[in-house]
Amino acid sequence: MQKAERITMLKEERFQVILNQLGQDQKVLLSGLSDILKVSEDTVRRDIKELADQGLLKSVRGGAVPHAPGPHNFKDRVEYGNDQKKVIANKALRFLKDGQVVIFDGGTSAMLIAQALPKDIRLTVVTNSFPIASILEEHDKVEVLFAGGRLLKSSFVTIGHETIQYFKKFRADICFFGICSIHSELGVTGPDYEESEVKRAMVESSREVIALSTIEKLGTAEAYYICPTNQLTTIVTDQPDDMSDFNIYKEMGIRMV
Amino acid sequence: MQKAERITMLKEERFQVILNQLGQDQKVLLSGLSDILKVSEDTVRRDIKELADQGLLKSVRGGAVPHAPGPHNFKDRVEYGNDQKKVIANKALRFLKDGQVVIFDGGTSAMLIAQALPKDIRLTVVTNSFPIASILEEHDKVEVLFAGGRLLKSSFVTIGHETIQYFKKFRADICFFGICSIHSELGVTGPDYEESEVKRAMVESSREVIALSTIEKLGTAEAYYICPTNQLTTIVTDQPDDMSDFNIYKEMGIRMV
DNA sequence: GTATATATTGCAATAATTTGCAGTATTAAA
DNA sequence: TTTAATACTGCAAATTATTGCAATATATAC
Repeated sequence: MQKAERITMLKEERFQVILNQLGQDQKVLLSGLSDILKVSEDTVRRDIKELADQGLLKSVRGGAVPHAPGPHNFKDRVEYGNDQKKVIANKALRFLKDGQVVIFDGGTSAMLIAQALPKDIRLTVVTNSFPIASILEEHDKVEVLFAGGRLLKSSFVTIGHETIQYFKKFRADICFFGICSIHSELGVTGPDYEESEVKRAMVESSREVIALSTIEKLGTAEAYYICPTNQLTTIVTDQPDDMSDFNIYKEMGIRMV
Repeated sequence: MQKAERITMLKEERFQVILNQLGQDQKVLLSGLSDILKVSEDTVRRDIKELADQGLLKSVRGGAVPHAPGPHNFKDRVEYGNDQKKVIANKALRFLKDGQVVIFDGGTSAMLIAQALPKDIRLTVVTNSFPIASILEEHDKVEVLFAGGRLLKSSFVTIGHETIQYFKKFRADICFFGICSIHSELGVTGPDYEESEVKRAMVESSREVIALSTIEKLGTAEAYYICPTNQLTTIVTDQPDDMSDFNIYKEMGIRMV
């Protein structure tokens, strides 16, 4: 510690820088951050560990990678791609019918669907997302079944073994699935291990699986496997459904919207 | 305090300056504020602590950063100002130690305890209450395990078989127990069937059971049985502990506070 | 008005946290 | 296996936080 310098940077500022950097590059290196922040690599390592404990990123050897898709501050994420996602959410709505049992995952796309739900629809909703449960408070005819588990404070969803077990008990009509990577051969994949595990359980408990995706996520893959692509029954995107890329999926019996 | 100078700056003025500065720079330093406000760093620190208690900012080492509220609003629904209950909540706090596993029930009393928790306490909290989970968002060292089940929208707690099963898996150190009726012979009872079932599971999973009660609930009973009175280890009330009524319970080995 | 209680503030001593560094263990790659 | 990089551990120095206390200011009662 150099008394002479007195560069006063709060730990929280470093956190902010790290998360920003991470949102921008999808990865950060200890060496790079140490350089930018003018602190030792040890300190960066400790910072990353702390952020990882909060579930805001994932610590890996030599640096860190994002824990959740897209931007990493929840508040930002809600607004991110809002219009685009709203379009998708409204398209997805038409698949819902009165009396169905529906699983919502914890992503922001599913939140937008929940927000777009008519106030008087009658549903049973199974979810692991606090925000979604909160949104559904005003829907008198919607029964909410909430999956228990360890609370991930960054996104306010529950994860872990308990959560998975909870979903496995159901046989839902529809599962709405936040934006993941979809690849015709590699299947549906996600960037986070635990979340992907939960999503797999959701898929396996649903008769119909509707994946919400943006065009740039189609044909890409990430680290953690969720399910084979042909387990999806519908893919909802914001693009017109006459694109050539879609044929691969259509041939697998998946409806494109 | 300099008598010669007589610069009388009210505490509220300092608060205003601090908050302005914070809004402008997204951070404030103790050193900087001490300089601007012409008061010692200790005073600034105390000011920041007070503002943090009001939730207007977040106190961090060396200064403060803006308070970032999450995407949920359960916290706001907490009814403030029940002084009687606040007194009880503060009395109950002293039983908590770092590292313990604690069960909180869904009542408002337990909520007040959660609110009174020091921000840096290290705990594992098991609960079925959304508001409590929400309150604990800011407690970085508190791990929240949430019990799944059917969501009761009126009070935002989960209930039912699943919830009970979840609690049964734990062996907690302490269970905090909202205000129920306590009768020396009829036991602890509650007004709602399902909630009482859940509470019974909570009690059975805890080594120590601390019941919060007001004096008028002692010696009364309600429709649904929860547990025998002697299963309680402590009863916390807002009354001085020398009342004759207390002896009945003391003789059962229950500590009265 | 005075006197007493209450709250605020600064100061000093002590406790806790943060940070960098050095040494050691562990991991990944050649 | 060997080698280089990364991670972990303990420790010391610097910084910050907490606590008790005394001095002063403010409020309240008399």
